[in-house]
Amino acid sequence: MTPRQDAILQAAARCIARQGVRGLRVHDVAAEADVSTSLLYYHFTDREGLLAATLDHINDVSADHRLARAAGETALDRLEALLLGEIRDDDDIRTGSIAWNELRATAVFEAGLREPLAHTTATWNSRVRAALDDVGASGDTDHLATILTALIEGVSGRWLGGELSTDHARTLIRTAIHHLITATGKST
Amino acid sequence: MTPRQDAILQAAARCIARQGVRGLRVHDVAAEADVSTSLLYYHFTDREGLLAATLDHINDVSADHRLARAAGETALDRLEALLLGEIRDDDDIRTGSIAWNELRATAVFEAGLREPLAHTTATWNSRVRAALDDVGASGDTDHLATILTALIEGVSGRWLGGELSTDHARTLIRTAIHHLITATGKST
DNA sequence: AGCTCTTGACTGAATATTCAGTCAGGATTA
DNA sequence: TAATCCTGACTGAATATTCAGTCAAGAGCT
Repeated sequence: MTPRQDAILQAAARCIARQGVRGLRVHDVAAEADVSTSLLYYHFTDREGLLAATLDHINDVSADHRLARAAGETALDRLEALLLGEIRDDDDIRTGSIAWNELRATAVFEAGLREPLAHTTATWNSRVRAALDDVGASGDTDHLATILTALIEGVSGRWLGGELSTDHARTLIRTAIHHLITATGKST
Repeated sequence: MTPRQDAILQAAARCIARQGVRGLRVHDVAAEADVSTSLLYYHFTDREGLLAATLDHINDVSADHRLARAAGETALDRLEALLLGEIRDDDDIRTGSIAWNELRATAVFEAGLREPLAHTTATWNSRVRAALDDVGASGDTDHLATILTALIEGVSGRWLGGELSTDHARTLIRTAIHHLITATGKST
């Protein structure tokens, strides 16, 4: 992986965050990375190859990012930080969120993307699950973790589309957390 | 709305379910509807017009669909039916779900889609909110409704990508419902 | 050191492909 | 027959892809 290759992948990720997977133009990526179009073909064979490499890259970055941040006084603080970290007024976070959102949406149509995506999701889930165990959540924390991460993605979709403000989105997540870590009577 | 126009919109919806909004090719739609490409231009002016009409159509169908199904003995049954109706082993449901998912993902990049999308979402939300009130949910049912509908979308993304089975997805939704309609101590 | 030989990284220009959109006119119906 | 509905053949612009060739750096030889 030469520095140029890396620059290209980062440029491609930025382009995806700006135009989406389907709106990705190899010329734009080349311009963004300040290299010739041909170089992309030299390194990644064709548009599809570039796309695959970029999506892998996005996947990796998302995974790193989620595993990194975990600071907080109490266990609950850490759980909240872990989940709310995805939804913030910060260009990098937003860009990453858009890219992840695209990845998820694209996977519906391209089976090839599913495996790495599922893997990253599983890692994220287990991280959340551990945090849930830490706060002493009752119930099946495996299920709860999946619910929370899926909720993040659902809320993100609306946040990114401008349907929810950052504050509102974060409040929803917090509310959900508080409800979910509480035991349920389940008296139907 | 001539029969042909209707056929075109349905064909377009099928194409979207297969390739996504951004993968929609007017030629494909024409072929799927078994009419000439030109006819699409005759009726819908251009690709964008076709898209707008199709998305309206999908939007309408989704709305109808959500509002229709509400049967159930108890209030809780009705709430569950309202939410679980989106995730079922049924080709039509799945197709509609994919289209809706695409709509949501595309709106991140195309501001024009946001308004009708937000409107349909709001209608759905208030419907869910009413159902929550019926079951006597405690807390801010407005927030809870938004959380639940966002959760459906998040879970749908994974269900459509094959990451969750239909059963698993439905179980998660049910679990979330039971937790959310229960009062929270929120003793932090 | 100085001299080839080789290879990987890279480019600009040319070519191939894809796709939305047009148009002249043929069918069908009121 | 006049309006509406519809089609096949076509075009131009945007894009992906190819290719012949440059350049810098390292390996091996004398």
